[in-house]
Amino acid sequence: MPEGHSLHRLARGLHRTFAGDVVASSSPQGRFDSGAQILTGRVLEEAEAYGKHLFVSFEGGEVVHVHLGLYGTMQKAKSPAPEPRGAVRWRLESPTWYADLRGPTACDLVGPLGREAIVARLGPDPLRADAEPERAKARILGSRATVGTLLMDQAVLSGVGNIYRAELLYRHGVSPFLEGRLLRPAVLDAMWADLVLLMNDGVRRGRIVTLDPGDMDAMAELDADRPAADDPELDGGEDSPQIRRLRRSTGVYVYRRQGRACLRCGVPVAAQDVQGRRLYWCPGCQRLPGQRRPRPKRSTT
DNA sequence: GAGCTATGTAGAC
DNA sequence: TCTACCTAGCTCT
Repeated sequence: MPEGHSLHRLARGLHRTFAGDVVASSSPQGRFDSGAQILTGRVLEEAEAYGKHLFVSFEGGEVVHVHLGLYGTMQKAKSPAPEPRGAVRWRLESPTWYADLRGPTACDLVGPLGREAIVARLGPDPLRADAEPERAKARILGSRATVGTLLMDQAVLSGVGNIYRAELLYRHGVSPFLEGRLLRPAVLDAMWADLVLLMNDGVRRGRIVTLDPGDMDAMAELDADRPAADDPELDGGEDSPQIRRLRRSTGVYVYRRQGRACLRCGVPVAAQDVQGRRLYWCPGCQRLPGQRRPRPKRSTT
């Protein structure tokens, strides 16, 4: 599930597990053979994320750049590693752990200069302590592009994907079709601060939850007709009322909720393809200046 | 079990 | 603008 929070969680896990260890590296699928072979026998020094990009550094200055794309995964487990299952692009092994990378958009040996070049293309990452939010804010407030487009532009802001975009705009009552230059600076400040909190929460949970705690009950009621999802994160714990509510809820306000009533105003959530990606928003809560409020969805009860 | 969809980007044309 | 990547969760049968 690769928005920025997934990559930061992955990087932290890899760093905790492998940093300081001599590793074996291979490409069972064959597509990363030349790069993977060079790394065998070296110490893995660091794994870090920048936006949706993962960088794994090794002694001797080698750096592997990974981008998971839409459905790439990297999973680790205790050694010994079994026979590779599926198309494993890159396998890392230490004496105690192994990790398999499958289906990435990118997995290349890039070196420190390559890493710098990739990072130079990216806007500030809300999950990094060294982020410079003013850079992103200046780009947004000076642009005629819509905020819906700007938030997804990794050169403006890195790590935000389709879910955080939809949810952030909803939480701040901003239409995705508003031009960046028309956004109030105070609203943008609040959006950045919120994004930092939401994405850090995503790293902690391993899952995106944007519902305020006070909205959990109401959303669970709205979703009473939905089947309870299996959520491994919630398994094994006590089945408290809060856990039951979370298990039933999607944890979000608008993402993939098209046609369902908005929690706050009752207007059906809308969806539209914009630049090849599905955009979700509430036409009631997220109106452009001067736009009329649409009718709420009629209750069926 | 089959089929559909998706949290994304790079590269070919 | 289209396609590759070729996973994994969800829905339908």
